[in-house]
Amino acid sequence: MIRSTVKELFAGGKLNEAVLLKGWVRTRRGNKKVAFIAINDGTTIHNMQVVADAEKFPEALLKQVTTGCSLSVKGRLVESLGKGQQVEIHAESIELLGACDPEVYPLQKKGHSFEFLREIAHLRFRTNTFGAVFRIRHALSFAIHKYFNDKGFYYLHTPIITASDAEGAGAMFRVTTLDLVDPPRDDQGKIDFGQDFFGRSTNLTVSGQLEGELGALALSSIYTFGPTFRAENSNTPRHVAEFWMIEPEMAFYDIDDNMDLAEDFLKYLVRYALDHCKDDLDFLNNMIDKELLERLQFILENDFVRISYTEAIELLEKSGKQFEFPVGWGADLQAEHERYLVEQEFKKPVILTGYPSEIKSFYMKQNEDGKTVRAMDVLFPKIGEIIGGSQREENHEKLLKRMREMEIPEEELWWYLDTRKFGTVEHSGFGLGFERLLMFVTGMSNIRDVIPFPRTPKSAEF
RNA sequence: UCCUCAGUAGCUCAGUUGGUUAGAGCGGCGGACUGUUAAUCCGUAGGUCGUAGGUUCAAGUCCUACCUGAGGAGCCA
Repeated sequence: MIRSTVKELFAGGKLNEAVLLKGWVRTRRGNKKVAFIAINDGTTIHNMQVVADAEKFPEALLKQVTTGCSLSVKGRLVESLGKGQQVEIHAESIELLGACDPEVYPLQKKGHSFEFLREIAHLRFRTNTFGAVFRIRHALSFAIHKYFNDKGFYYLHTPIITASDAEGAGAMFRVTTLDLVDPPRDDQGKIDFGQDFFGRSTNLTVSGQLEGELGALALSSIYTFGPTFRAENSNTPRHVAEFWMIEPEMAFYDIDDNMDLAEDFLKYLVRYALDHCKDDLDFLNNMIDKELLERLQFILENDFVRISYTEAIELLEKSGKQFEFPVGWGADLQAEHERYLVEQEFKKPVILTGYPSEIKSFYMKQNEDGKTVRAMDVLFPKIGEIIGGSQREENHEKLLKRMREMEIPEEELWWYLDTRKFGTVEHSGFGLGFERLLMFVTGMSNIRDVIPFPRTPKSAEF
């Protein structure tokens, strides 16, 4: 007999047929006469109830049917006699695939704190919440590829190990095969990376953007979607040391095209989740965040507000609100400022553009005013900055000048500069933090709970 | 990295101005119950009070350092 999944059985079509189901026991209830076994196989948030007539099965077998054990059940799928589920399986045979000692199995029927579940990250997939979160994570990964593929973008694999440490996106993790106890040293006593595996100093990537630009300046539109690493000692619910980032990069796009794409992309992903993950989102809306579905719907129905950094500063100054950090042109916006704009002033997602060049990266296109660059940050309610991007500086002279001003080693980025020498064109791109998107879509409030095995300072157990 | 808070049973927590034998709910185990839905009811076991020092006649409780976790800030995605 072919195994059916819980999802298939709830989809209908097998009513009153003999079926085979395999999965893990969530709960067992009952009495001397009858046992009710809730089985979950991860294919859906819902459990299948198996009803076992106690007289038909050895007591020793039913005794081993405890929370967490794995079972193979043959039986008939019938309309449920009880309330709470439409169908159930009346068991004809039950095979214990793997026992689960209830005295030491850490998951119980009752809810656990997310902090505790992080300590047993290898088992937390078996809970309703994490099952839902990781099914949604899968669905959105797939949707990202679908979106870009349908739009004619090419998926470009940018390197995980990079030689340049000039990407300017934060502290990096070193990659080396040198003996850390006794590394080779040069005349000055400094570590000689010439003897390292790649013959030079290398790190884990903090962004695929620079390589992404190389691809876009030949293939028109590309995107990367892969792991990214930041060795920042950040201890917040919005940061992890290893996270997944989506970085589209488009030739012949200016900053307005870039904003249009970012807004369309985010709305597409939210809609995809609503269309394909209804059961899981309903569960999360019920258990985690009562306003989740409302907020997702709201994103779809409203245009993002687009204002310049200068206008934002004026609004903040006029607001009459007392901020902990002073507002003034030239200073970066603090979290409280961004929160005010998104949650009080507009109550919508906001795209901020035209930041002062001093507070932004070297590769961003300089505006004619000589003071600002064509950067854009997309700010979302609850989670803050979800996207950072810009139109890139395509003028070789201006880019070189800016690199020298900001002391970016131009010899290391000769290949990047080459693109501005050989048929340069206007182009743009942005980075979307996948986990931050997931936080928004699932309503989970800690980034450690939307990635299977979070990497944070002092924590890499699994 | 800075600030704040927390760490007591497998989990979630209570524990008074320092004072005898550290409590509860859930989970586990044993039992009862003819269809349960986080079942219910009765019973029961379970603790190096984060670690190391210190103060005191006496420390879960006060002090110091460290470790771990959470929230806020910074960095950013």
